Amino acid sequence: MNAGRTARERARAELTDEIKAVARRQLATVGAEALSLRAISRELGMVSSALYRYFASRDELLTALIIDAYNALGAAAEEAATAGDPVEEWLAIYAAVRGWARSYPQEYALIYGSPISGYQAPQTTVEPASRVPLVLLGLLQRAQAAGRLAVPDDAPEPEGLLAHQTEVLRALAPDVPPALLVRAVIVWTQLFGMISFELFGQLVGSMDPADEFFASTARQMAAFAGLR
Amino acid sequence: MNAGRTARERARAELTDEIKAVARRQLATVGAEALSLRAISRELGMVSSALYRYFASRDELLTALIIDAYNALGAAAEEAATAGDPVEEWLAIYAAVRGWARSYPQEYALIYGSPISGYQAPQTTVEPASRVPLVLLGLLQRAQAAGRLAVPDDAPEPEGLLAHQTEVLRALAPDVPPALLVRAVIVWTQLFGMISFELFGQLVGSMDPADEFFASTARQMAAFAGLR
DNA sequence: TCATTGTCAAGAGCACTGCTCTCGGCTTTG
DNA sequence: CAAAGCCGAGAGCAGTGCTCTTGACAATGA
Repeated sequence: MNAGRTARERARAELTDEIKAVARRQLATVGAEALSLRAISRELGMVSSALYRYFASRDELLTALIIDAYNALGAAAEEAATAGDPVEEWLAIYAAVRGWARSYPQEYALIYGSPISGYQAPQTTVEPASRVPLVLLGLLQRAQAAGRLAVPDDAPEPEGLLAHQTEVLRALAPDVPPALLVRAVIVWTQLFGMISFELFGQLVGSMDPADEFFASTARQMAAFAGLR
Repeated sequence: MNAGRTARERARAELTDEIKAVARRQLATVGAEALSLRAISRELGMVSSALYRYFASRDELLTALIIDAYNALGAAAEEAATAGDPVEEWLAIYAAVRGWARSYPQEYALIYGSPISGYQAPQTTVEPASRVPLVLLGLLQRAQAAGRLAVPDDAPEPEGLLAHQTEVLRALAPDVPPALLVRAVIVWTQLFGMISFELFGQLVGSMDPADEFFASTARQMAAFAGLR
């Protein structure tokens, strides 16, 4: 993909990547809302206005960083989804997502923290954002095919609007029972709620070193989602 | 409590409240990281430097707003914890927390969103922050006393560090079995993960009008936590 | 080969931010 | 009634995102 014809185009692509790299490094130290175009340009040895040749605004830079973060997390989750046993795979995905979040807390906050005020995430972010939930759904689908999925006794059948909403997910994992599709969304929200609480300091005082709590939760949520 | 003796002290208390009120109003429109002391002072008709007589820094103002938000949410949850039936009470608490979050999304983001960069939450915030989890624990404790709590078959006994960490919670709800104390933390993280996803736009495209999903989840989580 | 076209970094400048300091006026206190 | 402490106003510093203009350079077509 580096077949940019002219030297100018290649230089432009390289500098664009370099800007994002510096921005990511600054992000890791000062956080998202303190990310400064002038500081980036200073570190690059250029003048601030020159950055606007590559990113039309601070928001556009943030969008690029957000998409990169979603893709990095999605790739980490997809890589983990290779173990043979469904439950082992489930635990590996959980560990991969948490591991990435702990390695890049500021990028995690960028995509799963409070929305940046005045910033509207463009449509281009939804596809990268859906990679992690798709990994979970795909695992459930494969577990069903392998006879390793069962609806727990107390999982209610979705009704009304909820039944209609599961139809969208049904297109992605057609063999998974609707009751488990709803539970997939529940465990999805639990996973990221737990990680956010750990990273944002809400667990301090109770489950502070969260390793064992996380491992136990991952196992219980696997059972909750029907894996066996 | 309005027995501030001198006129100056009363004026000071009033102005402090007024500053916080204006700050909250601005928070609701522009978001936390765009909250500007100068804009607040402009709306109050005073000069920006005068604000520093009341709040030593922007961070100190934010801390005051954070504590107020935790207390408002905690009070809403506590008010809802009055129904006779444990499951009904559980659903009422869930609805109250979600209702408050949807009514004050920016204040919710302030306390459960990404931490503000360079801002360290002082120790004074942890007591207000613990009010909601205490409400959940208290309900479980009372349900146990009423014979409405049972450990589900697949709830594992906590071991190792996790068992030690539950001891802290055990002091707050001594009759609740340790396995359910761990589950209480799980449902706590799920509750706020779900609300954050709804408010921060992560559910758009799947469970977008989240009312029915939320209601179903609340019921399933009540069962998961051992309520019956 | 040469002139045109488009891209680029630089710099000045605007309106804004948090924060500090000094200055007088006012209120409370002894 | 004077001393002490609190208060708002204003100027100023260093920083921010962003816009506009200028001159240099590279890529293109005649």
